[in-house]
Amino acid sequence: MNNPAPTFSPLYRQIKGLIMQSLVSGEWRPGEVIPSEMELAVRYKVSQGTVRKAIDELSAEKHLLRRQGKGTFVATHDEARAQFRFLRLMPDVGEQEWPASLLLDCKRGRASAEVARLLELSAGDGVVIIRRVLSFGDEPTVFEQIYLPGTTFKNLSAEIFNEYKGSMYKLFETEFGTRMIRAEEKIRAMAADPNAAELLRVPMGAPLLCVERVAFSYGEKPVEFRRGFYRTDKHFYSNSLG
Amino acid sequence: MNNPAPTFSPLYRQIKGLIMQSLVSGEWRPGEVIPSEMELAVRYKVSQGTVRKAIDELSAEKHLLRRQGKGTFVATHDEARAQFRFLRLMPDVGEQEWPASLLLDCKRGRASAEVARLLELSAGDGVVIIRRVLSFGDEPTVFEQIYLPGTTFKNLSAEIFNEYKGSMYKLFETEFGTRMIRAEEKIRAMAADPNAAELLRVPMGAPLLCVERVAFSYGEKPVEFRRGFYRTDKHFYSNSLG
DNA sequence: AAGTGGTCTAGACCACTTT
DNA sequence: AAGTGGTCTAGACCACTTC
Repeated sequence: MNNPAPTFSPLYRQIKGLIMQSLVSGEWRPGEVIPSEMELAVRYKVSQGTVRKAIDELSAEKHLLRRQGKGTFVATHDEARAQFRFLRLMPDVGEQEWPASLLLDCKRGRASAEVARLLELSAGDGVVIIRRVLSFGDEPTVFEQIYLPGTTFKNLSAEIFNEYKGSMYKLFETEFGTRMIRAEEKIRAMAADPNAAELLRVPMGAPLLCVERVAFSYGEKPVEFRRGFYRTDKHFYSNSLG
Repeated sequence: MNNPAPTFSPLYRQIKGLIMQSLVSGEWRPGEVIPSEMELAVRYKVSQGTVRKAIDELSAEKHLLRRQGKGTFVATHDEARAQFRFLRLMPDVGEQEWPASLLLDCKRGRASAEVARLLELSAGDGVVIIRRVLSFGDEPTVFEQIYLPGTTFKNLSAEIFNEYKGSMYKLFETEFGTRMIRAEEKIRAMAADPNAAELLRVPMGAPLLCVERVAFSYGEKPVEFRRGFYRTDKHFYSNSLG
């Protein structure tokens, strides 16, 4: 019950680690129910309250989702609230909406020094490069270039991409078993280059928001780098400081 | 002990509310210790575990700060980690540093329709308008204009401002009893106007980050609106999506 | 009715800080 | 040694969902 921890940390954190392992290993997959608190208490030989505290933290970190009376579920990018967790662009007027995506191309290439560093690869390793434009209504608003590790996304192709309906991270989750957990963004103001200007239908040199994002999966593993250029004449990037 | 709630919410949330009240009323001021869990349990006639859960939430929301062996303290803008909670500008290379502030002016005026709406005032109500430039080393990097409700910040003057060393929100907290809790930001890319261009030493039309912030105190009360223009040639706005 | 998570209690012991 | 928060347990009952 109260055996001295191998790593010196409270029991509920060790349980949290064990549950996390089962998430990473895929024993319980996104959207599925995990065993009840009582079952887990028996399995790990601790009290229900200790399992509870472990699940409390995992649920606060959005790895799990509790539903009273039904059970505890593995988080998914399905849920409505997850949809907009990684899309922070809001219209100046009106409700937030999901943009239409126009795929420009999806090809294989080699990682530049910068991309290799950000994705923790070696320079020259294979990567998938996606370029697309996101539009709200008729307005092209975001142009972005996405870099993915070639090994993880072996079979990704323009076809898969175009056939899939739903968010990109949902596709990564269901088709490639890679779940995005969190992301870091660097935001700058930049002048539109000829390419971005044409795609976004703005004059060359027009100010655009440049958003660079590195997304991480379990264990702080970087699995995506994207650089996007946002028009901000009818939208803004929304952020909460808490 | 288990009396049916007047408002239907769990006991620990009611306790949380009572503690919150004492924070807002100033019974316990920023930086001070609050009574121990046992004392609060007696005071509210509940078990220590219930008080604990209330404090857990308040501590997660950064209203309180627990220190094992010492007690539970009211959060302050003092702590090092609080310093950078509202300043998201990071240098491209090197460590994050605190900028020097140059006050341009600090005068009284009337709220425009926009400012009145954001601060929940009536158009024409008195406001304090502060303009300043923040610099890293020799580089002017941020130009911002800050609007504060005149009634709350009655005696704020350029003198007070210049004499105070420390963060602006710390000044608001200690001198005006107004503690910032959270803020909402809208971020856009904009071309520098002549005024900003001169102050930030960039060409007119250069792309700048425009950051509009409304900051809230207890009870979702808006107490500050600021519009800042950031140079992002040597810095970037850092954000975590979680 | 049975099973799930949610709340509440009471008591024990641990770890850290101060006296 | 005494006081604080931190962990763990065991048991009771509530609220929601499903059968």
